[in-house]
Amino acid sequence: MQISSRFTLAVHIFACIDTFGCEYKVTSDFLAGSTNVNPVIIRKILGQLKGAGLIEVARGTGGTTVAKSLEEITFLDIYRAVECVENGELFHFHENPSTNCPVGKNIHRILDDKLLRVQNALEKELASITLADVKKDTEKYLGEENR
Amino acid sequence: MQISSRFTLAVHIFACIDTFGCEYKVTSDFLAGSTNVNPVIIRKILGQLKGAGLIEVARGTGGTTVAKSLEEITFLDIYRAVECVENGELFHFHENPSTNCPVGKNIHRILDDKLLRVQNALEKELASITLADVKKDTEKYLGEENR
DNA sequence: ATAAGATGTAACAATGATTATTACATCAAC
DNA sequence: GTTGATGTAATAATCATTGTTACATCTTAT
Repeated sequence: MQISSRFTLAVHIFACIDTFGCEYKVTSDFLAGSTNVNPVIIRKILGQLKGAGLIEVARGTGGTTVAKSLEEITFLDIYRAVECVENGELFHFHENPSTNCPVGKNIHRILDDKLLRVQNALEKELASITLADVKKDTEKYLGEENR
Repeated sequence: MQISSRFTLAVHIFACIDTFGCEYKVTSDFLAGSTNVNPVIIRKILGQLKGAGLIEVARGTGGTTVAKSLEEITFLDIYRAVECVENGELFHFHENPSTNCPVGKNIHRILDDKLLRVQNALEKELASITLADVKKDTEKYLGEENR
């Protein structure tokens, strides 16, 4: 199973806030238009990002702003905020290996550290990418269009 | 979404073949017992592993054997064999970002290389672990039980 | 040859996560 | 108080996962 599109959606949302935040009020309807995703889905993701302290959402008046500097927000922060994997565990382990079988009884002890190594590698790379990187490339590609 | 339990099941299957293959005939029913998973599911995974050239399954007579040396089979081989992610892509990108929005129009160009970096980090770590590592720990933990 | 035991696979159902959608209560500012 | 927005509940559609039954097919042993 793939990682939920909530992740790419969240990054897309940040790119919009950064690009359009000065000029326009970035509402869930605006973001729904840019992403082509239902506004309620957007609001749910905004709620998760807000809960993680990454953005601020204005009640009543509307609009969204980034809560930290872009260098401080990593892909790992976003990944965790939007709950891409259950329980924080990347691998879904088969639930009830037999306790009667020597292998089944020990399979968790055999495998868990290896699965964790893989998960850590993923998370380490996620942590190495920040929204400042996204901003840089956004400006680069949007800039190219205006020539 | 988590990575399908087909992956941990497949590794469990290999551990069983290696541990019990000399003494018993390792059938899908045997593996179903050890994993506590339906034999048809097991047979489907066996088919995928066989298709990837990692195991051999005896028709008619029954039983499964490993097709290569354990050092040659990495977690990445298994991960790919059991099709944990669609299309080989770890991240599910939202399908139709707006082409009218400058950000929406460029979001793939902005993000794709970064997502690929993360995916590569995951796959590199998967490639660094082999079934020989699993065998070593299996023997270690099963050995401890007989004391 | 045929019976036994196994694999390969189709068909179908149950479950659960994802995503879309409607509806509405609530909030802040004019 | 009207307006435009957020927060959230409720419901449905879709899809992948996993379980299950059933059966054709294959190999070996009798």
